[in-house]
Amino acid sequence: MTGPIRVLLADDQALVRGALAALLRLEDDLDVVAEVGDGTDVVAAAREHDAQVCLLDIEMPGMDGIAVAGQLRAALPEVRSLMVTTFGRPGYLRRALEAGAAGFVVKDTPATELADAIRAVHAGRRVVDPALATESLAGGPNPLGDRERQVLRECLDGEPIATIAARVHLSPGTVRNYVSSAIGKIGATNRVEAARIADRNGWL
Amino acid sequence: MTGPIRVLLADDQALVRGALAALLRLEDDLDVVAEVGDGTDVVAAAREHDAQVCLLDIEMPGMDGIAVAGQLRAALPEVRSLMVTTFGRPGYLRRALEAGAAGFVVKDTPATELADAIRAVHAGRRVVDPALATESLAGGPNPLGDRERQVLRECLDGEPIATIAARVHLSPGTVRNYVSSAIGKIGATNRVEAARIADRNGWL
DNA sequence: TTTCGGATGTGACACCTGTCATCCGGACCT
DNA sequence: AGGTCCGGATGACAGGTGTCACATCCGAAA
Repeated sequence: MTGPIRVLLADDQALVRGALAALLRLEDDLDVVAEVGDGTDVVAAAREHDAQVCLLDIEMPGMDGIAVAGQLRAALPEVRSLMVTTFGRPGYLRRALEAGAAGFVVKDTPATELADAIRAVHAGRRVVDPALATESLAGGPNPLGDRERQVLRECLDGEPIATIAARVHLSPGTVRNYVSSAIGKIGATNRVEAARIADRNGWL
Repeated sequence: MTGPIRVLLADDQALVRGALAALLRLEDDLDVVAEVGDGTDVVAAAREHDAQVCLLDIEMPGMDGIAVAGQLRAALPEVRSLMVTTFGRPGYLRRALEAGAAGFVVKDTPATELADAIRAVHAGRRVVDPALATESLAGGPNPLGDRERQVLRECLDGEPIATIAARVHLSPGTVRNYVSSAIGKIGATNRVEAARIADRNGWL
């Protein structure tokens, strides 16, 4: 039974979702069996349509693609996840692989290579943007602790510390301590600057 | 001479660019005559390939889609610009229309409607996401002055005021004045919060 | 049990930021 | 010249923020 590869497509933007579907339907050996726009629907849809490869956009509202990959590995281990993302953030790659993704492609790659990546992943190989892989190794692991991550995430939109403290259920002073520690580790001068750097590196 | 509509595609992400091309090639009455990944190349490519409709992504490095639309209107007035963007920011719509765009589509819209939008734009009609249009009217015009915009842009990544002042060639005190004024107009508590709100509304 | 270490909180201090009133120096008009 | 306007700068002040040392508490290791 070597029929076409059964592909599931997950992207929150309907336009690119449909466009990717059109692109993949040009390939004779690929079969787009499902398209979903919300990460929470992926596992159910993959089971229902018996997907073999899931194309997962990382940036999705609700459940992001990395979390989906983790769910997929737990629920349907034979399904292979291929991450597709706009941002080539080193931390993304690391977390995606830890979550069990079989491949990682940024949206800058030529359209012709996507089908090849799907075939490779389906064949059991790993597909990783080489430039991104080296950058991920060079960048080193995430230097932030759990609490520092949690606090920094809230710093992204620049709200005052009091607000953050309330949302995280911590004392304002404690929040400042975590922030200060994170700023030191990252080498920033601000909590906002620190938050943006951490975000760019996929540490949040 | 009513041949197929000659379409130019501009998007910095090669994957979605190719996918959109695949999607549009499914339509018999559309002809994708050029694909470019950089805003600066659009005008030349449009002239060379005699494009009739240009699909312009707004978020592009270098020259953004809105600036390209302005250039197109000046250089090739008969070419119609259809903006395609990830973010449905009210200010984007306003600026795009002011720059002479004939249509405005967000990437959330169903893929099937894109071809219709292209046909409508080519036929001389305007295409605008209705929900976005009302929001744009309700949000009112950009309340920021030129200088405030310029300073707020630099605030986005949270650098200290001294750095911003150096980059803008202004005194730190003056920068603080502009920032303060912008914060007041927007109703934020921070320059970073103000910058984020302004960015979300497309005021930058 | 005792000890240790991590997580959390507090207080003090210096510095950065946001607000405001004010001032200076051109441009422009009469 | 005089007058007005405006972009830019300055200085003072209050409050927020970053840094640091230290105090608690509690669970895990010894």
